[in-house]
Amino acid sequence: MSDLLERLRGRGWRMTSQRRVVAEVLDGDHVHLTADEVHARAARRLPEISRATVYNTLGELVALGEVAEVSTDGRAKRYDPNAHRPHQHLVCSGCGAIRDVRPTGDPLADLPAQERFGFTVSGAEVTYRGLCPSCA
Amino acid sequence: MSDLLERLRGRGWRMTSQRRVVAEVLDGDHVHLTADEVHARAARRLPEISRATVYNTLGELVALGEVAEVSTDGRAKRYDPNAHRPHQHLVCSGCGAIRDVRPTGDPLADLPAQERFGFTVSGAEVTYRGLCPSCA
DNA sequence: ATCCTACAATGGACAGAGTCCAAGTCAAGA
DNA sequence: TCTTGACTTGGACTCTGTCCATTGTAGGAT
Ligand SMILES: [Mn+2]
Ligand SMILES: [Mn+2]
Ligand SMILES: [Zn+2]
Ligand SMILES: [Zn+2]
Repeated sequence: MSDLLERLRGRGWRMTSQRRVVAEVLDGDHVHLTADEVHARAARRLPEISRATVYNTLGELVALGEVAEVSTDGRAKRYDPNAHRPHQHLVCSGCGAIRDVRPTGDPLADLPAQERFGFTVSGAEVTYRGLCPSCA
Repeated sequence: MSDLLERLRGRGWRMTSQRRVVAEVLDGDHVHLTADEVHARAARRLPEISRATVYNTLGELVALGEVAEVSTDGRAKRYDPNAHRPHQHLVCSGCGAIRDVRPTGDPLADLPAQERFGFTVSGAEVTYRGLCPSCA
């Protein structure tokens, strides 16, 4: 993820230890942490980091398109570092586990013009629901 | 919507003025009100109705399958009386307007087995994003 | 028509998620 | 090294939703 840090520096980001640990925490596949989970993990490396800074940094990463916001339930938003390859989510109704999935085909193709009500439709998010192997 | 009230009475629901106005407020097509919007409209007819009762009643209607919960943003949940005919949602990124849409095809068909990670997949919610005619 | 009581409504305290702000700190260019 | 505007901080605040002890009432029983 140091390529991410490089890109951000290039965009004029002032590099701070707080931003570094937040970016480090948000690394890996199938990572979908809440802001408070990010804060807890960041605080293991940098105990005095504040909640406000985590929220600020996540918001900036989202605005820059480096991280995607995901809300699969009515609870806290989750932050997804896998923002460059578009994908959808498969959520376990039992335990809440989230996997990245790549459906075939384009969901937009399934929305005919007369179902668009004059909207300019630009994207679609799909949440698949089911039970994971442990919960089934 | 008096058919709804009939159905509920048949299920042993005790009929109160509060439940009646909540059910009345939740009538129509493309209706996706937040709990507080439901409360505000219900209070126009029954000024002393409490927020807690609105939340209780909405929760019961959802449990009975008469109303669907929809969360299209990270904000308040919305309550959708159109729960009997399955449908998806088209949301304006500008003003938040929500329309019911019926895409062709089954989204589940687009999720191949090797993308299911052993989950038992039972459903899919699709949120289409775009700009409505006024916002475009 | 009245009584009874289990179920429902109420309002206020509480909790979770997120935003805002004034004051203090510091990264990095001069 | 100095300077300064960007960044961080903690706490207050908002919004959404839940919980609970108390009070009220729908509807069956008499
Ligand atoms: Mn993801
Ligand atoms: Mn709907
Ligand atoms: Zn599970
Ligand atoms: Zn609009």
